[in-house]
Amino acid sequence: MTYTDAISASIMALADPTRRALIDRLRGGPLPVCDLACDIGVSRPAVSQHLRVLSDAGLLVVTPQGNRRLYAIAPEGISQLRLYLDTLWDDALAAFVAAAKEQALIDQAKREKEASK
Amino acid sequence: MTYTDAISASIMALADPTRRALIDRLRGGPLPVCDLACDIGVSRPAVSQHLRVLSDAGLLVVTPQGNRRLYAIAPEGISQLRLYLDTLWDDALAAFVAAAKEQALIDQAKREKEASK
DNA sequence: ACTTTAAGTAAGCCCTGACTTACCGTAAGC
DNA sequence: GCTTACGGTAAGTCAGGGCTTACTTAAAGT
Repeated sequence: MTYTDAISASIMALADPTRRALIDRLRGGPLPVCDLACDIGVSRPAVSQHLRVLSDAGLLVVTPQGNRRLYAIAPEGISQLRLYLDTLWDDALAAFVAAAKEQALIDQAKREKEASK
Repeated sequence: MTYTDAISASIMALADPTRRALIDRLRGGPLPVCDLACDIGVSRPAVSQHLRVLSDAGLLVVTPQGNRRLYAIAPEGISQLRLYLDTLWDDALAAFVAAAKEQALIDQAKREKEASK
């Protein structure tokens, strides 16, 4: 999986409200599937499918523990997304100040034109 | 729109590949709709709809300029998303080290039990 | 060994949303 | 004033994905 594919998968995984609810539920620490299914308002198979998507996106890690499977947030997955947003923010800010400067030049030219009348 | 709704809208807006392509295309600076439609491989109405979604999510700002409308990335929108991921990352890391410590305690107890046999 | 509990898989339904064509409003240029 | 380019809106189609029920696998307890 390439870098952009990983970002893509992460964002698409987080786009679903139920999956975000699962992620938020896991902020406190690892939990088994049944606990998650009880809190969230959907059936257990649905939770399994969502956990699958989140795991494939690298946002969760699973640690089998006897009969159960503990799901936990993978810090590296979140980190990758943060990196993507950081570069996006940098570019957006640079473009913003560039546009502001350009606008300032236009405004100045307009003022000079007015003054020369 | 509440804070979580704003986050939700932002993530769902970025989830679509076409919309991410539009955002990436705007990294360099503001562009009118027709330019975006030419580069991306979809019809102009489709681009309009995507730009609407991105604008509603607070990720884009529009500045009408004569006949055209220039779309640009809104740094504040990106910033909000970064904040969300930052808190998520903090929680994930805290949960991760807590789980590691807990596991260390379990391992230690097991070793002591083995030694006492 | 049998039951019970945890959890993933399969098949199917249905709704959301992305795209298209056709149409409408609006600002520039002649 | 009329045409032309830019761009948003409406209506309709269609595929993808989220949910459910039913089934299967596997580990623990008795």
